[in-house]
Amino acid sequence: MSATQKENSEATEVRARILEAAEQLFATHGFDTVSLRQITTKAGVNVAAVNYYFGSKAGLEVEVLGRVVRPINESRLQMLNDAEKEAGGRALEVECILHAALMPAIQTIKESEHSDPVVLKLAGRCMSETGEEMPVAIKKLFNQTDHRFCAALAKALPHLSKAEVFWRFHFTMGAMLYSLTQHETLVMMSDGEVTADDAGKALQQLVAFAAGGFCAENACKGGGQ
Amino acid sequence: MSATQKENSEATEVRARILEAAEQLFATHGFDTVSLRQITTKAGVNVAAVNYYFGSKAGLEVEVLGRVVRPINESRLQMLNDAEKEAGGRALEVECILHAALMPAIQTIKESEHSDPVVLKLAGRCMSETGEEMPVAIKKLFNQTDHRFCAALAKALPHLSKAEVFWRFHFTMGAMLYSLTQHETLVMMSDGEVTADDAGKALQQLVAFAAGGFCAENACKGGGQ
DNA sequence: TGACAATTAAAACAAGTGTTTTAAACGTAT
DNA sequence: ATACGTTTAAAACACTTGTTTTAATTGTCA
Repeated sequence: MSATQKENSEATEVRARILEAAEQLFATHGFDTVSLRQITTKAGVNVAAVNYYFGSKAGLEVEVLGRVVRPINESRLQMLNDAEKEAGGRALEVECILHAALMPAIQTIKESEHSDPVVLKLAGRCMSETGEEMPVAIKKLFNQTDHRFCAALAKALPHLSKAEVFWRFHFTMGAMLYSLTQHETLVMMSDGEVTADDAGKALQQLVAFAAGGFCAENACKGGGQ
Repeated sequence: MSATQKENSEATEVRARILEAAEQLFATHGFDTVSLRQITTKAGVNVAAVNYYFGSKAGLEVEVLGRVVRPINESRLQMLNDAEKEAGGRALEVECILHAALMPAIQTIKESEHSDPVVLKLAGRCMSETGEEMPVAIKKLFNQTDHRFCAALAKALPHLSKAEVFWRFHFTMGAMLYSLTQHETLVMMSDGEVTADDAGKALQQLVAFAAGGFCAENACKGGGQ
């Protein structure tokens, strides 16, 4: 009604509104597909505001991406550090490491359940995008985190070669990202055995699956030829 | 040189050239990113030829997608059928089922090794695209195949609930697609432990990992809370 | 050779892209 | 109230997108 004046108590500032709208649109439709007009229309601001606050569309993408990914990775590292501190010098249990690696991302979905289940799809999409269009800053953020987890896993599973640890951690990340971004595919495939609101169960299911995969014998056995 | 006339013995027809160029570009850069001009320039044909032969860009996408995905899924189903026929009525080994599910896709990469390792990225990307832009025809193609494999796995692992089988198969698909599309990420992450030409080892690594995951105990145990 | 269909080529189409420019409105401190 | 820097708004920017139109070319059969 009183649109002539802006109340700065309730009405979020333009910058924040752009970030929120962009986050939701990017998550559901991808970076390239969403246009600045879609974002600014949803946010109720002018098109030029994006370039004013973020320099370019790419700048907005990096900001949106970082806002979602950074706290998740920080949380993952902290959980791992805490567990290692508590264990003294001893190797951690595999399931404990995997829990730290997987929980923060999946938990974020559960927390944003009341709103759209949209937030985390972004983080998933962030790693499934093609190499060139992924900001380098974000990629390195994942890279150093991955190294820490692989080191912990190699310590817990000394009979595995380093290459095998990397392989299996890579598989685990793939399973996680796929279950984050493609949950509807699972719901549709399972014909009611898995429902849409079962996303919260993904964590325990995934930890159990990945732990089994890591504790399997060396790869030479099964494959033949 | 003698570009005035076309030799129809060596020079592939326009339609085929478009398909080939589109396949490579789609695989490396994604569907939305690649423009018709890029495709037709690479193919050395006129822009209008795409709409002439395929009706629209979407029509071209479906054709390219089907050409890659269909033979792979046929091969997967045939391997599963052959194995079940050989086993009579008995349940198959888990590793055998997984081998049938994973081999055709990964093998396609090895076969196209002399050319670009590009072909199969398409199939991977095909399932990691967002729901709405994925052709329904292709999705159903995967869906019925998935059902067959989940049924075989449920028979081999009767102590698992149906939901658990779906979950774990979903994880396996995620691991496969991620290793198909993001092999460079693994190479970079592993710092030389896994090299770029190790893509062929993915099959045995993946079968071993997924088999371990499927044979793990029920999910209730590990997750806590 | 002449006629008819299939194919290719060039050009224009309307619509949408990210970005920039220009000017107006705003809040704040002098 | 005046002036100043910040923020918003509208319009135009040059460019690319997928698609269509129109015309020229090709191949084939009568």
